[in-house]
Amino acid sequence: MADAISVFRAFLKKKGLKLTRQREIILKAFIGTEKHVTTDDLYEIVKKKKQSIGHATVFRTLKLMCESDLATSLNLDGKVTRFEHKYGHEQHYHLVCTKCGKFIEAVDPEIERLQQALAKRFSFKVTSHKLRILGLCKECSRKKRR
Amino acid sequence: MADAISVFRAFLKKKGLKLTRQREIILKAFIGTEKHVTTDDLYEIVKKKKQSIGHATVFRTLKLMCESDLATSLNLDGKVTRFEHKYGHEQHYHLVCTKCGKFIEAVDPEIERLQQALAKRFSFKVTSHKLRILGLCKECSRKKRR
DNA sequence: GTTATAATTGAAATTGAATTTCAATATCAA
DNA sequence: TTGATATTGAAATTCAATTTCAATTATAAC
Repeated sequence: MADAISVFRAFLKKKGLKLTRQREIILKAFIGTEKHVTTDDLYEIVKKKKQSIGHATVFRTLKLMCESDLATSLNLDGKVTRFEHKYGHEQHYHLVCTKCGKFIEAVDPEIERLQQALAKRFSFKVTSHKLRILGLCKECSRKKRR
Repeated sequence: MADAISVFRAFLKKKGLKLTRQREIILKAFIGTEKHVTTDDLYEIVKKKKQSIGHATVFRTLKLMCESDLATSLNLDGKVTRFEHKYGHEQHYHLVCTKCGKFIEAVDPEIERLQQALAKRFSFKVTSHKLRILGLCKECSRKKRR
């Protein structure tokens, strides 16, 4: 947590920005939840800490957190953008059930390695990736389909 | 092409829908381009064939094409949705340059295999996946960054 | 401290792609 | 032919994402 804050502070400083009271509250709220929040979700959480914070600030701070690699955005349902922790977390994939919407997070060093190798073939310098595997989760694939 | 049309026709029939003149024009226009089109792109193409076709019909037909696995949607820039062929095409990945926007399509049977294996561990039944690798293309990684 | 400069904020407005509505047509089955 | 249903295109709507703007606050220079 303290770590994430100093990363953010360093990032802001480099950009000539300040770690304001609002930004700190928003960052802490984000770090404090393991959920994959939407801007609105985070806004609601933050609101409890400090009534006066607005949507715009949450939105903008989330954007800064992505730029600083503390957070990353993802889109599980094709509608709203969600955010998840990136700092201190391995790159992972989402296995998303197209029926019930549940998702599983998974990691595989071998897949990572192959992705790097693939990119190398194209002299492509990887910074990140987004892998979403779509299908049916255990429960939903058991159930008879209608 | 003829193939894709019969796939679409069969799909529509199963759903109690018809292969109308408009839908056929739209499908053919889509099949006829190798570009990753937006609904607007396709609308413009289709317009040349038949003036009177509207955005809504293109949008709805594209949706049907996705349902029938002739097409699949993708989002390269985080803004507009684009559509690419799926029927008769291997699952592939997109290496997207975050600087110039160019993208490369790539395939890797080994990555495919590992994804399947990964899913199996969770008893997850894969129907498709979307893998986007973000980074810098050959040209952009050469250039000095500002 | 005072003043100039720049960053920050929250409310509200705007944007723009995606989607739906609706009335008019067209199509099919009996 | 007639009734039921699907289809269409224009326009309207939705809604998340983003920007605007005037007010406020922090920072730096003096």
